[in-house]
Formats: sequence, C-alpha cells, structure tokens
Amino acid sequence: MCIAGGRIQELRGTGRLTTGVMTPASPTNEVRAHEHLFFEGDARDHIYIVESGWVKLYRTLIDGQRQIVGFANGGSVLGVEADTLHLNSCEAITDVTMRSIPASRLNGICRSDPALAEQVLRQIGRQLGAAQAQLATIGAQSAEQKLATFLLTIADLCEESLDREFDLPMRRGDMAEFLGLRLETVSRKMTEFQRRGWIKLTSLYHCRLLQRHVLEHLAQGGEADGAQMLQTG
Amino acid sequence: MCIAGGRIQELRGTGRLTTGVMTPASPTNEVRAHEHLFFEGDARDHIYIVESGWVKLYRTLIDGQRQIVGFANGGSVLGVEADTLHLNSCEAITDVTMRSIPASRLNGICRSDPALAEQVLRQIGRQLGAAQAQLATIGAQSAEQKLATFLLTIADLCEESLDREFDLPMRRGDMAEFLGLRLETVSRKMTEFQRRGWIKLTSLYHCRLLQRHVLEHLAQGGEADGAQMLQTG
DNA sequence: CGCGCGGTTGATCAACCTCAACCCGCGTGG
DNA sequence: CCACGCGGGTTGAGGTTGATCAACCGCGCG
Repeated sequence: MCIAGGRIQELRGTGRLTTGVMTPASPTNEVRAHEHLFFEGDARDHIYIVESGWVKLYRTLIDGQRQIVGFANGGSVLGVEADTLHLNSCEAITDVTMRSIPASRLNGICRSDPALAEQVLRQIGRQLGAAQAQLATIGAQSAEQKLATFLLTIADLCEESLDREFDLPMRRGDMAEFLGLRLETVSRKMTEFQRRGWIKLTSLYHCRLLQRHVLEHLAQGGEADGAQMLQTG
Repeated sequence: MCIAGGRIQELRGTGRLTTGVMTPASPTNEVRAHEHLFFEGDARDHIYIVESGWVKLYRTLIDGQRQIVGFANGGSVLGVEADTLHLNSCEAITDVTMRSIPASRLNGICRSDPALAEQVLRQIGRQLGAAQAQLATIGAQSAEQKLATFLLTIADLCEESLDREFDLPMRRGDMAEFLGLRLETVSRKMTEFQRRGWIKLTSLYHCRLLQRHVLEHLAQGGEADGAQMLQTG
C-alpha cells in the first residue's frame, strides 16, 4: 500500500490520541500562530500532544540553513525524540491547542498509565515511519517528484472534506525547507504544475488537484513526459 | 550539544538494550552478511533487537532508486515503525545476531513487561531523533558536508577503540544511498578528502582521521576553503 | 505614500549527475 | 600458468538540475 514513494504519515489524522486517554488533569495550552512551543537546546521538561492546529518542527545549522523535519497536527506527540534537551525547534504555523505532560511523568509511565504509553508508542512509531518516508523523498527524488509527493500528502490529509481541494497551511518557504529545495524552485514548479493543468491554485494557500494520476505517477518515481498521461491533457 | 549538524545517533552504542531486560525465553537468531531479515511489504509478525553486527534499513522506489533510511547495530529495535506490514527492507551488512519479539506480545507490553516497553520507547525516540538529524543532513547540506558528517558519525561510534581510526562497515554505494548521492560523487569526495590531507584510507574499508577539526567545521555547515584551517595543513 | 513581506520570474552558474572508460584484486577454468 | 570475467572502485568529459542573485509584482499597513 504505502510503498516507498512514501507519504508523510504524520500528517494524517488517523490514529490520533483521543483526549479520553489523557488523565483528566492534563492541562490544555493554547499557542498562537508563529509562536514557538520550544527551541532546540531548551530543557525538555514536558512533552506535548497536539489537539488542533499545525506546528512545524525544524533544525537550524550554524550557517543559518534550516531543515523542517516534520509538520504535525492533531494527535502528534512532540518532544519524544529528546532526552534532556529538545533536538528540534517547534513553531505553531496556525493557532494551536495542545496538552502537555511533565517529563517527570514519563518515568514509569508504562506502569502508571499503560493506555497512554501504548498510544505514545504507536504514535512515535508512526512518526518514525513518516520521517523515513521523508528521507526517501528528500534523498532520492527530483524537485518535481518531491513537490508531487508533498501535494498528494496534503491532499490525502484533507480528503475528509471536498475531494481534490485543500488548504496549504504553510508558506512557500516552509515547503522548500521541508523538501530540501529553495523557495524559488518550489514557486517555479508550482506554476509549472499549474501551467500543465495538473493543479489549480485558487489562492496562494488553496489548491485543487486536476490531474491526480499524473502527480501520483510522479510521486512514485515516474517521468513527467510519458505519452500515456497526455491522453487526458 | 548535538545541534543541527546532527550525527546519526542510532549508530551509537549508547543506551543499548541489555539482554537482562529481555525475558529469558527470547530466542536469538543469527543472520549472515547480505541476507535479509525482512522485506518492505512483508507481514510484520516480529520486531527485532540487534545484539551484534550491522544492518541497513532501506526503501525502494518503483524506478529502482533506493534510499537507506538508517544503519543499525547493537541495541537498535527494528520494525517498530510498521503497523501490520514492514515499511522498510532490512539487510545484514555484517554477520548479525538478534532477538525477536512476536508482534502479538506488543499488545499490552506495557503491562506485561514495562521495563522492556520503556527501553523500546527510549530507543524509538533515539531513532526518531537520528532520522531527523539525517533529514537535516540530506536536505540542507552539500555533498562535501554530508560526507564529513557521515565520517564523523562513524568515527565517534568507534572512538571506544583506537582514536581517529575506524572501519567503514559498508560499501561506497551504501554510503551514497544513505546520503542521497551517487556513488561516483562519494568516491570523488573521499579521494579529495584524502588528497587534502583530511583523512587517510589505509584500505577501502578502513579510515583514519588526520584533520578532525576540518571535518567538524564542514559538518556544521562551514566552508572548505577558510584560511583558518590551513594553519595546520 | 512608502515600505516590508511574500511570492514570481528571469539570467546565469556550478554542483552534482550521467555515461563511459578504466583499474585492480580475485576466483575460475582452460 | 595465464586468460577471462566479475564486482567494486576510481577517474574523466559533458550535460542538467536546481541554486544563486537580482528585479519585479501585489498587497496590507503604518
């Protein structure tokens, strides 16, 4: 099913942690768009579970280059990769609500709250798989293929709503930093996709898939100029 | 400490699961170099814990491109990213011994074996951090920087033994597929590193670091031609 | 109005890929 | 013993992709 053309599974809403699992006392925090939940190097005194909204996780190299290592929405667990210090920075890209769990409660969590522990375990496994899929995308695909993969992922995410139409919750620069490209390249490819009739951008942040099969072919490693896809052009 | 120039922490031997944690009944399997433990798409009826030796985890795109998503040695847990089917193929690159845990025992593992469960939790967190570090390397660094990062990672791994001297347990092609490069590029950069006096290859699979600080500078995003590093040349 | 931010577009360039030849060590078999 | 092929690696020439640098657009806002 999900072969190596891999989608970013952490973007999916499936398997999310239900609030019912949480102990009633877990506090709910709210964070506004563009605020940071934590920075790389901060002490990790909590882990967080996103309830609604979107955040981006990223790392910064000393030369200023950034790499977004994941986007996360409802159900995702943040901060589990860290031991004592956060390894990523985390910034809300929309308004966000989340629950926080003190790091101290992680010790012995299996005994104290086995249901939560197993949910967390499953969720980390999912995130690991997503990170690996993203490795395959960044490491082995062309700019065109990366963008096709990315758009399909976001589209799948929103297929609960109107088919083939969805919001892109991040800017061009975020997409570029996620895919290991420059924002100019993302911009060029987006317009190219549109010019070829594969997608339609109704606004900068809203997209409609016109030729989903072409994108799927690309995302799985196919060429853009195959004759078999011109039949519908 | 480990800022974004990120090393592949899963390569480190630290934090490995001790056999004492395992229930005595866990069977030990042996696998010879170049044999597969499992393939992408196989049913995941076990997870595995590596005891000794090295394996590579990889995904294959339909056009034949491969991406190695991680190398694993003693202490690593394999198969946790999967739900019902393995998402990666896993091949031994040296002779390997490992223990297997039936997938059925994962349900309720927190109750039945909380010590093991928490070790697995920590280990997956580590692997997730490693995958994210690798994302930053692949997505945001040049070929030169990627190779410097990679060599330092392997070197750190072996710093238990003779300082600055270590084995590369994989071939050029594996390094390339891990770093998102072509093997010709890896080969070229390796000889270039050697020509510049940064490393010395005593054999194809044995390396000695002569100018560790130069590699560190590169790995953190620095330039190769800075004057400040020629003082020791 | 002027400015800044985010995005688009164009021209140029270099890093890396591609394809091909070649080297070397090794095992095999005539 | 040598010829041969093979796997893994290195090296070279040339092409392409995507980065770089710069100009420009549209919009919102002080």
